Amino acid sequence: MSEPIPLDTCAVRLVDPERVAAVRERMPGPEQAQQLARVFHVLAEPARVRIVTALLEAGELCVCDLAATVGMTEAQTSQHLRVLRAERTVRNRRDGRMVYYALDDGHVRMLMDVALAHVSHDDRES
Amino acid sequence: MSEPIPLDTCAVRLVDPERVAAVRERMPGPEQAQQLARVFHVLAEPARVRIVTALLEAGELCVCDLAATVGMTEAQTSQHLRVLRAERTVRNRRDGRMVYYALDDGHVRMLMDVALAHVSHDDRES
DNA sequence: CCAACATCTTGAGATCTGCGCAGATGTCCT
DNA sequence: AGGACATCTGCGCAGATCTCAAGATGTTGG
Repeated sequence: MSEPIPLDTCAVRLVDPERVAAVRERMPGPEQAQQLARVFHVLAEPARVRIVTALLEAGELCVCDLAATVGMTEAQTSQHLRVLRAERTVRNRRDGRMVYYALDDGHVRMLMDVALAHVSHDDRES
Repeated sequence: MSEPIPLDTCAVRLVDPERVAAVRERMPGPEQAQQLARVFHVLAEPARVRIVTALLEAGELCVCDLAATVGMTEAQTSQHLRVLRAERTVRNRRDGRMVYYALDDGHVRMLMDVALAHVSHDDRES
């Protein structure tokens, strides 16, 4: 404890201390990094990816249809939707006793597209 | 295996079975969802986000400079670099006893930009 | 060859998260 | 109001993984 990470003091040997300081200035701070990590963390689960991709196709679905689409129990789906809602990824609309979910953020589609392009590269060195 | 998720049998009531079937057809399958989740999982840690953003700024850094930049121990940095390398996110170049790391994929910058735009929105209705 | 250095790996401990089940909440139909 | 239905939440367990510390690996210089 005490001083886990001194910001200015560098006890270890550095090859290029100037560049380290410069990059440190320009890169996002710890708080912003944590926000970014949280965004990705929401999509870091296959179950939630399937929910999101299903909503990308369907536009809007109730929980029971969504559960059937992704092949999970409704309770499980609901729990993942809670996580997605916490990050403003989906929004919910109540109609009677049903609750319809849809994507709330246009960025999600871009994230999925970029990630899909990444995995579609598929340059596995055989 | 056995049969965790029956694809055709739907024991629960569905509101719109046709749409469920249609969305099921067009959405990515379980394997692709897992690949997508793995991509996001790599970036779902603040430590790795900081490593990646540091490399976005610096272009290339050795492990000790990288550790100093993100404020972690070298062992910890090395371990996260291993995860990043497993997903083809970074590449390493050995020069003597130093190992220099750089981003290997152009998609990462797009992912970071989109995620940054998402968190910068910050339209929390207070 | 041996010592010093940069990096990598391994193991134990702690934390987090998803899954499955049961019960709670809220809404509609009669 | 009472019952049925759709959805949500709480708890316990299993699995993954982050952190920390120490040793192992590989490379350079004398």
